[in-house]
Amino acid sequence: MAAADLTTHPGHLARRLQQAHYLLWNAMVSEEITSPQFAVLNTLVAEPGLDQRTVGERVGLDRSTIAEVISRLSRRGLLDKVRDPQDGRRSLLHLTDEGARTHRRLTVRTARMNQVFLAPLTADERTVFFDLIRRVADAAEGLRNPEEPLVAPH
Amino acid sequence: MAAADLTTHPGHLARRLQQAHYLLWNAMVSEEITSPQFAVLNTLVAEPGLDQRTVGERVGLDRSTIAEVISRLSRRGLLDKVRDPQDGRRSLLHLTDEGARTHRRLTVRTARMNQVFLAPLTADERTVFFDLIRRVADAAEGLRNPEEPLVAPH
DNA sequence: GAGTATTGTTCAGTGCACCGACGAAAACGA
DNA sequence: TCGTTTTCGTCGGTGCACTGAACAATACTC
Repeated sequence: MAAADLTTHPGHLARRLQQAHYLLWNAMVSEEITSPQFAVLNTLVAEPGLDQRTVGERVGLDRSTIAEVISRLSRRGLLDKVRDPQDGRRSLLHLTDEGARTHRRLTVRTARMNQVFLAPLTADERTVFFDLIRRVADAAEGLRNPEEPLVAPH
Repeated sequence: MAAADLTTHPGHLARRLQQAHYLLWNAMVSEEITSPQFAVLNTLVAEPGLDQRTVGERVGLDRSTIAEVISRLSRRGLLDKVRDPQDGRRSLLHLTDEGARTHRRLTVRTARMNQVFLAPLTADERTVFFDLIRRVADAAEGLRNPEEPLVAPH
């Protein structure tokens, strides 16, 4: 039986891409704050007071994962978590001063890292790169979260 | 402080892409065998008897991770692990019949899944997609594994 | 208003992915 | 040949990511 060529398997390429990014992040941005953690801080800068589930939706993490990420950020004093008095199910999230400061600091470094990461591509190619990845990811996410169920409910 | 636009952050896109793939894999290929596990099986079909470290290198996993993946595959009887009598440091790996059978079965499903995953792209776009991702990933891996050290040794 | 469904969070379990440190085996060098 | 260095595998620790189940609070419906 012939072995498959993994270099034409998008899943394998996606994993390698993500790992390469992980290494570069550690080297150039921060060893304390991870990329998903930064995504959470970034979301709360844009929309303070969001509940936990919505933050997870914004950054593309499921409920279990976002809970862990937030718990770590909260333990380190980068954000505050308060029960919504209007709806006792929700936890509302706000950055602390320290969290906002950290976000500011990392924003600069993140931009620098992205330059290095994308250095192999021309400006035009970067546009295409974003577009293609986004289209594939959006389509696959749509398969699992059908606005219109694939089979009409009976 | 303005929040960054994560849709132009390659790391964030890479993570989303990988997660989308993970979900599709579970739905269309297997809930037992993961994509990295398949990559290991695939490598051993092509090159039986490789040692553990080299397999990790082929599929892009570090020593700790490949050890865990192989331990799981071995526990499930999909591969055999034997100390190299020539070199007592190495573990040599071979697929079992069951492992080869599993690989054959999944190869078909994997191809089908890739079709669905890449459905949003035209044939030309798929070529570009592979090329761009590969170039970025290769370059970033090169940064950490410098053939020529970035700073000449003293 | 009481019973049922939905929603937000948490918990337990599995698996990937890294780092740094350790021990054993082999290769190298004086 | 005997020490030093390199290499392979393992172990412990941290963090991301999913599923499925449990629980509490709210919303819906009769």
